[in-house]
Amino acid sequence: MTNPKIVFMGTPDIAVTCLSRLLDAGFPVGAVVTRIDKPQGRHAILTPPPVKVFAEARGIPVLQPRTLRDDGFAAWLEQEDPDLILVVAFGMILPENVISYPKYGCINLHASLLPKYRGAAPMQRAIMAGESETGVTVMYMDAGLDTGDMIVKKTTPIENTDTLETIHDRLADIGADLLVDTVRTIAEGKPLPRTKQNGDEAVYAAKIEREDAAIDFTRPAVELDRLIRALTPIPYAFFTMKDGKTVKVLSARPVDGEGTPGTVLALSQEGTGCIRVACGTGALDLYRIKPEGKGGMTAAEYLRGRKLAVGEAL
RNA sequence: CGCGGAGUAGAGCAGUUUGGUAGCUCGUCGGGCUCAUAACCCGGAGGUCGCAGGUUCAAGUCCUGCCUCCGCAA
Repeated sequence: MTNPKIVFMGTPDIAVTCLSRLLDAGFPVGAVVTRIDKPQGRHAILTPPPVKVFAEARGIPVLQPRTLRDDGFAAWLEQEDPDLILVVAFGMILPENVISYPKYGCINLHASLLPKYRGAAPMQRAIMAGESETGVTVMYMDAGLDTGDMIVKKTTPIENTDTLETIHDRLADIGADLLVDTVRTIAEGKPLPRTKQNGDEAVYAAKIEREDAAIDFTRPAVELDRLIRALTPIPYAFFTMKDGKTVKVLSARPVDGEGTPGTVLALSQEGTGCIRVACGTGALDLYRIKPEGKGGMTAAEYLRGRKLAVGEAL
């Protein structure tokens, strides 16, 4: 068994999980490529991507190219001379010369069951759509966006209590294992399966924009519940009160109920408390919310400071 | 220096405009009512009003600086 020379490309936490497990499995990574530090947060503080922080802590060289389409990167690639490039949530398009460079190709881990949910927000879109299951796909990269031939997939159910957070963590976990298995197969000199994607079944998972996160109470409660879970804990779904302030919904559940959408049907201050809001179909019980400018709080806490009345419109 | 909101009892808030005895709801403690209670009634404890200076007879409130939390934008 010969370990291939690996270059790892990735950016957020899920890439850290994969990189970490790869190292734990005994596969050395010669270099890590990630995106440049970008201004983050309220004061636009330059923040390094999680993968960079992790890789540096492990003593792995990190490259943060501004572009992959110049002679500089091509020269770096030849110098590094990888046999295999692993890509996990990298965030940059790989040009043709990079994809075709490594002997074992460029292998990508994608957080959906391809060909469904190609693109930037596969987990969020799968939860929002009410899918009963999702999963991860390990695939060979080609010139298209998540269109390459598939090597292996693994599914996991989406329960009606799952959020982006739980799905993300689960997919990171099984995805990392799947990726390590794939590398191990290569190291053992065994062939990998290769299945073409059926383009007719493709679904594109567009990036989440702010308006995607807005709660429209005229929609059915079950859809809003999915929306809320798909965007928890980042960036959270929100609605706008009459006074123009926004309120993020941290925890809610769809229930039966009928009334003018957006009005309060019932209030409770027992336990965590509850604000029941009428939707287009059914109602939504809000348990934890985060008013603009405030920290997260339970419905009971909110009601202590801000009196709401049954029948009141938000 | 990107724009903006906020810090007051264990929790959530009002009070700041116009400086003058620290308030509300919940919780908590004690008592009462009740077959009973998370309900109701009475009473109590709990606060250096984010920190530091300044103005003033007097600062939660006005002025200056700082810290922390949050929303938007990137």
